[in-house]
Amino acid sequence: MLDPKLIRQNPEAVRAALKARKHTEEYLDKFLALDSKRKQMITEVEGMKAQKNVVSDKIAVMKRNKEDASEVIKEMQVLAAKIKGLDAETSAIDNEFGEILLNIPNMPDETTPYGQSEDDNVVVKTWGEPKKFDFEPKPHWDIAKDLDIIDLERGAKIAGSGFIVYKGLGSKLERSLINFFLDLHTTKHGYTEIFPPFLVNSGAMTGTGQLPKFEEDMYKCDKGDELYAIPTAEVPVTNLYSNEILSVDQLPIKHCAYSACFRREAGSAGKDTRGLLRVHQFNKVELVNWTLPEKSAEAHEALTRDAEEILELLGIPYRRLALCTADISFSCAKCYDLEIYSPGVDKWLEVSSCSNFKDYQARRANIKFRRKIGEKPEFVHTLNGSGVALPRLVVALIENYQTEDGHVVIPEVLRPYIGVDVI
RNA sequence: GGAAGAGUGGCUGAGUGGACGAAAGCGGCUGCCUGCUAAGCAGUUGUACCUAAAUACUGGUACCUCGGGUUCGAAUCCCGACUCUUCCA
Repeated sequence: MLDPKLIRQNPEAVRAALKARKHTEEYLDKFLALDSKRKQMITEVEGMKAQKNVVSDKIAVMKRNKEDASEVIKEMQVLAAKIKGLDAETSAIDNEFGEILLNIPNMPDETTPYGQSEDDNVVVKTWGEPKKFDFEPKPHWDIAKDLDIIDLERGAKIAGSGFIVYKGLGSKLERSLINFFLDLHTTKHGYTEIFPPFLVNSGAMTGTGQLPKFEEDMYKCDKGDELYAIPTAEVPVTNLYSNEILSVDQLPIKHCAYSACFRREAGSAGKDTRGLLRVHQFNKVELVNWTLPEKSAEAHEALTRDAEEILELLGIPYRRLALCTADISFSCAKCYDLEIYSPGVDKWLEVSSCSNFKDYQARRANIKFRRKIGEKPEFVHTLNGSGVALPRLVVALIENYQTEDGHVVIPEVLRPYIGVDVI
């Protein structure tokens, strides 16, 4: 969430940020309307509580001295009742206040390009050339079906459309990619690996910003468990340190984690859904950083490079987009998307989103650090990025490395993992 | 799945209705002292919010796992949840 002090002191900056995001200003207005009322009520009820505490102490003294306190107690009964009523009102308002804050998105970073829609995202870098074929490249669903490595029909039969069955070397390709990613990040990039739970509670979902706004997008077990299937390992991993005060020499913390990711993709029906392009369950390796505030911009570049290196080692052409104000996600201040080119479907496909959340998630999840003993704790900055998401990478891999006779050549770096040169 | 017990500050651990934001010890911090130094002495030691102050200085509220309740008053009593331990299945 945003710092309430910032909203109070500079509501117009927040309004401008909301406009730049094409986001409703409704909650800002609600905040401004409620803020002074909330303070006034807290002041009032706390004053009454102070009085109650003073008199209660007096009663204790009188009792000790064996004096008759019944008059005072009678008075206090009235006051206590009053406090109870006011307290209920105040905490209702305080809850509403908290809800409002949870519904105000992060402020875009000043380096985030201004834009009206995803069309205004800026390509800031390209690597490699889209591959030229001397035959007509096929889409991955045809190649994969002929090689019998992906079974879309049976996935749909046992779960539903958008649930993929990998088979044989298709299945091993998934494992190989996951291991390759984790090995690279843990040995070369300095990340510590986490294997998190794939179900989390609503507190964790709120901490990273999926709740309350995006409940529709998530699978939920609501038969008394109140657990959500994670849409990304960002959720369990970022929340590992919720409600903690870290010491400064722990920072930066860098974790990577494999997880399956579950997304209902509500509202995305019919858009790029063929084959592996948009699925409900997929594998991903996620990178998460916790840094000092002054180091997060630098860490954002480094983290993005860590993801890009995967694509370079696999020899897949990509481009880096700086997402514009209208396209960055709710909790995020600055975001790069990595897109890879896939010749069979002739599209640029997003395989990674690398985001700097600054202190927005840290406020929600209450993750702090202390520079020095005795100093006031400050919020850390959190960042994450996919390093990388598998389905579209597999699309690009199959389509980029296809041969005329319908096989797929395995990139050098993967061969030790998968054990074959060609599928 | 059933039974019993437990959950207190950075840690260990006392406290079973009023002098408790919480003993004591350890640890941390700050001073002082000192040739016997991983020593001694003294002081200090959480978080959030409201208020005040325009980052330090005020006064206050809340927090003893969490949420309710009883009471003028709750770490302490009652109810519910969660977690952990042990025993049984």
